[in-house]
Amino acid sequence: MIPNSDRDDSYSNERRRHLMEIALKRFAKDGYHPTKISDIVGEAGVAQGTFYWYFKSKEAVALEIVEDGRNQLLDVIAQGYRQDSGTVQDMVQASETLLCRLFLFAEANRHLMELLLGSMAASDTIRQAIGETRIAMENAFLLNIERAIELGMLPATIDAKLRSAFLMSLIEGVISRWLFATMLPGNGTQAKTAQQLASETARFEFFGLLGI
Amino acid sequence: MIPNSDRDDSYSNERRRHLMEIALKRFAKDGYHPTKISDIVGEAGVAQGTFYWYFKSKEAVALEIVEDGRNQLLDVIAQGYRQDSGTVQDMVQASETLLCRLFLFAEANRHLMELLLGSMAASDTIRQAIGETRIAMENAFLLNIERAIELGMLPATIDAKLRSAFLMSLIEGVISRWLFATMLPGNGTQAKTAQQLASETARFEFFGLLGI
Amino acid sequence: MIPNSDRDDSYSNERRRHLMEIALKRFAKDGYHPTKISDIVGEAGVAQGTFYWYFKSKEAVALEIVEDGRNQLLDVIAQGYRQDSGTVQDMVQASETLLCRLFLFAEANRHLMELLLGSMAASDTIRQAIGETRIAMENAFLLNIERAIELGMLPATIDAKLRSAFLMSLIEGVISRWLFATMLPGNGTQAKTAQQLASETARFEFFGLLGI
Amino acid sequence: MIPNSDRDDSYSNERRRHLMEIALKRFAKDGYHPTKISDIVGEAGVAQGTFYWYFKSKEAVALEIVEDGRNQLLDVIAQGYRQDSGTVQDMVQASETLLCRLFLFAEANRHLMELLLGSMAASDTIRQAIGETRIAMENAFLLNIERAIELGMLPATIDAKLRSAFLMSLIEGVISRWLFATMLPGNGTQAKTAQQLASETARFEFFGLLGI
DNA sequence: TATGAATGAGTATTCATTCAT
DNA sequence: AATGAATGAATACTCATTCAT
Repeated sequence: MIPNSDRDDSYSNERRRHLMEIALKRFAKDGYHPTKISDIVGEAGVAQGTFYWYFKSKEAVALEIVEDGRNQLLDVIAQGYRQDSGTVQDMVQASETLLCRLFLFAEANRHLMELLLGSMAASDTIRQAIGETRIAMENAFLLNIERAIELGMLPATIDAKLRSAFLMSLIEGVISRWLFATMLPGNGTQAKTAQQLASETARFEFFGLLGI
Repeated sequence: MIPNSDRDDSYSNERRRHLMEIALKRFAKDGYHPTKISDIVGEAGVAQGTFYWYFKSKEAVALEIVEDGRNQLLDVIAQGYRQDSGTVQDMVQASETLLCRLFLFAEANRHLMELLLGSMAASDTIRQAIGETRIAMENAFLLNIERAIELGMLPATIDAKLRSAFLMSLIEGVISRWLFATMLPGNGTQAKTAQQLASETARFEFFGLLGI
Repeated sequence: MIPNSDRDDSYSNERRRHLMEIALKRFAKDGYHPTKISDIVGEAGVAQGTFYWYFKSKEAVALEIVEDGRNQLLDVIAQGYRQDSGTVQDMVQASETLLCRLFLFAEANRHLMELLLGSMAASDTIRQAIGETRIAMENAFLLNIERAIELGMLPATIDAKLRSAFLMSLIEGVISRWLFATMLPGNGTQAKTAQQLASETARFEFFGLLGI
Repeated sequence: MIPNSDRDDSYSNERRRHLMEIALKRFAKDGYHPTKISDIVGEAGVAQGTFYWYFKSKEAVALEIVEDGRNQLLDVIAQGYRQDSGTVQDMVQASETLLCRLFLFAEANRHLMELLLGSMAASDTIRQAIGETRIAMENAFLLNIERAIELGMLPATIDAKLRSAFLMSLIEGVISRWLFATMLPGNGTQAKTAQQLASETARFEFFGLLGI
């Protein structure tokens, strides 16, 4: 009963992936509860029962989507900083590079980011999975900051944890405003490129409003 | 026949307010859809029908809650900045004061903030009302920044709109992390007072990571 | 507590009658079930509870309305025929007179007739009360026909009961078409006067399609 | 995958038809509003949700029932009269035949007739659908009468529209009395056969009370 | 693998009726 | 007599999930 040919398998995987994509889009756009299984299978052009061949339940897809997303995101961040001392200018440049990579990923995965940043009011399990993803990101930034302090590139007087929270707040806010226009139309991020945003955000990150 | 005013009136209003409070709490904690009218009236100790004596529908309470909240929030911000030039130190101090007022309000209105910042996936109407509230806040900050630029207190080279987006992001992120531990446990804001947070946030706002 | 002055009493009766009139109108127009007590009191400009001071229940008003109507209708018919032999012409004339009186009454009591002829799907009790009213009418006609046969004015070969059923069918149909245009618009009764209708109906009654 | 047609298809259709039949019966007996979906599915022995697999809503079944009924009824009438002149006797005979067919249909479709003639107080949409059905019937009779006048078989002096209204009234009344004993028990139609009723009704139709 | 018919628990809302004042 | 707040049973409809083919 278990298919063993490549053909069947990849066909199967395709369908699975297709359903997940649609589910992701709907969850992001309409929210978890308002999205009906019938919407998903309707858009996919398959029967209701088919959904349950690929996924255990509605919650299960949501969970899988979030966990997939987490891995992708952490991959993007994992390539980060890796700066070995250097000038302040180098540090700002490194941060800008990371932010740019992050923004590009977000741009290419709008729905995923909408899901992760919009904290859709689903079940506790899902909420938790989303929370963990954000914590993981924040931790990545925390490590970077701590390393920078060790290297003497950032003043030792600052609270690294709090600063990483500031950073994540900044990033989450910028991405939300940039990509989900419906949420906050007419804000200052809309027409920018990922590179521009990264540059400005990095500048603010290091120098604040008064910065150069 | 007409109630001698304060007595009857306040009794009726009390019930209404009570139901709204409970609804707010549940919406914030569990989300809009998962919250059942039966939960609300159950906690309030009244009959199902009573809810509908006071409110047209579930959506109607949610909307009223959000709109009430918007007014309160904007009141808090409206008392803002009012700086008439002065030194940089004065400006930072003014910002710190505003942030502190905002954080204190958030602390006293956790559920409301959770509702407003958590973008619960409710109906479009509600989503929009929440969005408008956040836009209104961001605009208030934008005006402050523009004024500061006019007064020569902030460099004219910066993009005011973008900076107000940075600011709101910062504030939203900080409040979320500070008050909704469930969302992001163990972050750098948790054990602080409103005053401490305001001070650190203002410092970051103006000087960035490298700041004094 | 029981009022004893005429003033109060008549005031009270007026309100009662007012509520009944409104209820009759709504029952006739919208049906029993779709009519809400709140509609009735709303139109009357009194509080919800007031309705229950005057009537035991929704069904009770409906019942009272129907029974009131029955008495009025039977009064109209009771003055009927009273023909003491005479020519065929006399008999037709007498029938025409009765029909005219009936149609005039119906015209002045549209809502009541709509209620009685439309067999609104209410409770069994109400349905029965309406049925009894129609039976009472049909019996009145039966008596007339039987008397006419006894007097030799109608052929003894006919089935009196069946003929009274024909008669009532005719009358009910004519009144419905004449007064409740919404039900069957554009029929042949619409622009006629009670007198014209009575004349034509009587002619058909006695002579059929082939009649003079 | 596609059902080899007749089997599966008819199974599905059977259930649908079964639910419709039950709904028709209950609507006719108890009225539209008093009939609960739970009554229908209860009698059918299926789950509540099953009803909604086959029908969009309660109103939708009612509408479909009425429209189905209209088509059947008009089919019965459509085979009507088709008299090509002939004697008066022929004309009476033709009418009798049509009436007999109509009465037989009514006898075999009591519930449908009860629904159509009892103007159940449902939604406006349904009321209208029922009204249209009755208008369509009346129009069919109108055409017959007009043709008869053209052929010189009926006096040109009579008002054809009014006469078709008389006819429909007669027919509606007779059917109601004959089949819905609960409505008007003990009337003159009860123990007759369709043929007898048709014969007597046709006689009255053409000759009136005084007729042969 | 895939279908789609069937399920039934769950939910917002309505409305006749009651009752303290 | 009159009010209007409060009740709670009742009901149409939804939707995630199951299951026989």
